[in-house]
Amino acid sequence: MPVVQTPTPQPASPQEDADERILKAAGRLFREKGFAATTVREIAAAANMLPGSLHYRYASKDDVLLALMNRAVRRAMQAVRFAIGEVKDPVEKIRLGLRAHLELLCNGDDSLYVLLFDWRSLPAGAREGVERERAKYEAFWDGLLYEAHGSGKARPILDIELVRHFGFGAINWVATWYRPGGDRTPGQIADAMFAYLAYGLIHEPSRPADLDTHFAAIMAASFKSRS
Amino acid sequence: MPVVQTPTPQPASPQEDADERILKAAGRLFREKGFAATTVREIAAAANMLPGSLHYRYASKDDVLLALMNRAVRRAMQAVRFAIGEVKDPVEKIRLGLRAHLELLCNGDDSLYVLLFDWRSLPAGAREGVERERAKYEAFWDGLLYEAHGSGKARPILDIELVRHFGFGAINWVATWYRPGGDRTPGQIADAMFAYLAYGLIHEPSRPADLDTHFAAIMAASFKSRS
DNA sequence: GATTCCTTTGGGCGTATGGCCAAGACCGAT
DNA sequence: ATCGGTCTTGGCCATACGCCCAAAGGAATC
Repeated sequence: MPVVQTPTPQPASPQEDADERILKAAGRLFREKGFAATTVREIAAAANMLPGSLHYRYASKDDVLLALMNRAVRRAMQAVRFAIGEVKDPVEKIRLGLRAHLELLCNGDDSLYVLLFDWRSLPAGAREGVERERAKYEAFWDGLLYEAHGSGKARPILDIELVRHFGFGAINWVATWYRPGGDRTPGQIADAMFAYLAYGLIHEPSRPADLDTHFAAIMAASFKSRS
Repeated sequence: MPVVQTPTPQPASPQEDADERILKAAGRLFREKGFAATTVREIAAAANMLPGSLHYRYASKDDVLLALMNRAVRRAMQAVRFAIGEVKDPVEKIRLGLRAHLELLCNGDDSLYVLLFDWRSLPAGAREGVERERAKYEAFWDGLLYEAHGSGKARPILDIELVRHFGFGAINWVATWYRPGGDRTPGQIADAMFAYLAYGLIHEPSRPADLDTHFAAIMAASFKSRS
């Protein structure tokens, strides 16, 4: 089972380095304490600069949040696309996509968490733009689900939007209880969730006894090789 | 299919009325804008009193949040217990419990939402007490799942804690996309989620063809009679 | 009608916040 | 060496926040 990795960590120019430090610090603080409870002075200090320097790059605290959220959507889309790669099996695509999404959420930077859990802090004016990008990501997932559904392996009765909502819910919620030192890696958690949900969705009338075999195989493989 | 309702709306004494107004207003505002972005002046105004009066009942803003969260756990536990009532079938218990939880989250007061999504705002000192009560609620659910698992209808390989996490995730996440005027009621959504997840969990080797029948029956019944 | 206790009032205090800016440092290009 | 633009500095300002309180109000009891 291949390890999912993030694509192309690009080198940092000096100014991108400062921007990067700001977003990284802001992401960590927003995730820990929430947007409103974090001060620009804290962000600046964590990014090793003075408040004025931060203001030079981002005119307002809202702009930092906006940039962070836009980056989150971009990275999520990138990570999932990269993880799927050239895989053809539509069901396997979903499993790999889930892993990538969850690994980004748990081990990647904090922007995705902030996007998901600090949504209310985004000022009404800026919401529209992020919403549009986020909708693209969701549409991308709907495409994966639609493809899997069309492959004939899924239940005939399927509300794809509802399935996506449930799937996102289960997987995003992991961020609220996952602790890095635990005995399950994000990859294992994602596989387990896939197995639980999939074998409620997948319909194989011709070989009913195999259901448990498939299920057990995914679980066993995932829990044997850590990652 | 019986409509799930909230138990015993108790009458209000004059002072309880003031407390109630505060918590109700605070719940709405915390849910809309988050704890940190809400001012005590706003809460007081929404509760039709002056800031000083609010301070008389709750010494600090944190205390309001604490009271709100404790109430949320209490109400959730109460609602689920009441919904289950005297039902014996362990699987049906779970379906009814899910409905009750989701209806409280979507149609009830906002305290449950705040408990779930403003967790970070709770000051470290107060966290322990709420955590303990919340753990009881989770343990209660684990009991339901354990019972259902022990009934022999579930897959032999089952990590109950993981299943609870996934279930809570899917159901709690509904609060982020549900809109009251939509074409699905919370009850329907809960039933759909139950059906999707259950028929990945339930193992009935003796009658594989019935799987879809059961699944379709739940979905059809839920979507026919609104609520 | 007087006393007591609970509740509300309206305002005020100290503080920390988000945003801003004039002056200077840095650095590659000329 | 000098210039021009980019970036940083350290401090400032108006605001709005959480919290507090002395005094007044109101209701029930004796």
